Amino acid sequence: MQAHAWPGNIRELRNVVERLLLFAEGDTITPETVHAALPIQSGGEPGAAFSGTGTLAERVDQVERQIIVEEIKRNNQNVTNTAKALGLERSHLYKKCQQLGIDLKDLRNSN
Amino acid sequence: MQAHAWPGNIRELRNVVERLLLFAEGDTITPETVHAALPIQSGGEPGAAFSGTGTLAERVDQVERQIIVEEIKRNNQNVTNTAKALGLERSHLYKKCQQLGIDLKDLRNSN
DNA sequence: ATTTGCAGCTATGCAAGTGTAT
DNA sequence: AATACACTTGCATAGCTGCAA
Repeated sequence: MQAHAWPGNIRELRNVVERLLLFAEGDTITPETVHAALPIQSGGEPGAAFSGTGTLAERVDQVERQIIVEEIKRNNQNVTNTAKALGLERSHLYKKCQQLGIDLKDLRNSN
Repeated sequence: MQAHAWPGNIRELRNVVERLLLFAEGDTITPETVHAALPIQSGGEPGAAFSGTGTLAERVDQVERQIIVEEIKRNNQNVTNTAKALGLERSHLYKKCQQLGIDLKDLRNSN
């Protein structure tokens, strides 16, 4: 699982682990079991429509992700200004990016 | 302030209190000061699009509010099922409604 | 000189879970 | 069976500081 690029946050990780327990039929968890429990690994930007599915936390996280990415772009990848614009601590913005799977380097390269 | 129907949550309350300190010119805070620091007291549902303004927390709260209200309606005001659909504890859904200013009675009357 | 990326700390807000009266 | 809420507890979160690059 550590080899898997983790796109989500703690709550989604918890969901995966819980699914892991359901998928696991014996008392051993193989890499295949892990793979089966992982979410759509399509990755990429989920676009705008965050339909009516998933838990509240998942949906809210999606929106939060979009807002942050949008604001980072609006601020020309300047994290310091983005944090001010969003009204949170810079250090905390970094943590949120990690939790939500926002890669600042990717954002710079893709622009 | 206790007389004012509080539409927001703790973070927004904090914002108001901070504005309170800015508005207050002397060392006393009058009811008028409070009134000046309160946000748009138009109340009612803020509608959908209020995109790029406010802190991250405020924007996320708005979205969360909409998702919850939407889901409550989809579940015919059944709180128990709504909580299941959103993947959280029923008791917690009640708390979120209070925090976000969602009035379950209003939702029943307006449908 | 400013921004970056992150580590470490503390306080408290949040979510789960339980209980209870209606 | 659903509602509305009070209460407790563990954990995650947000703010803050510091620091090396």
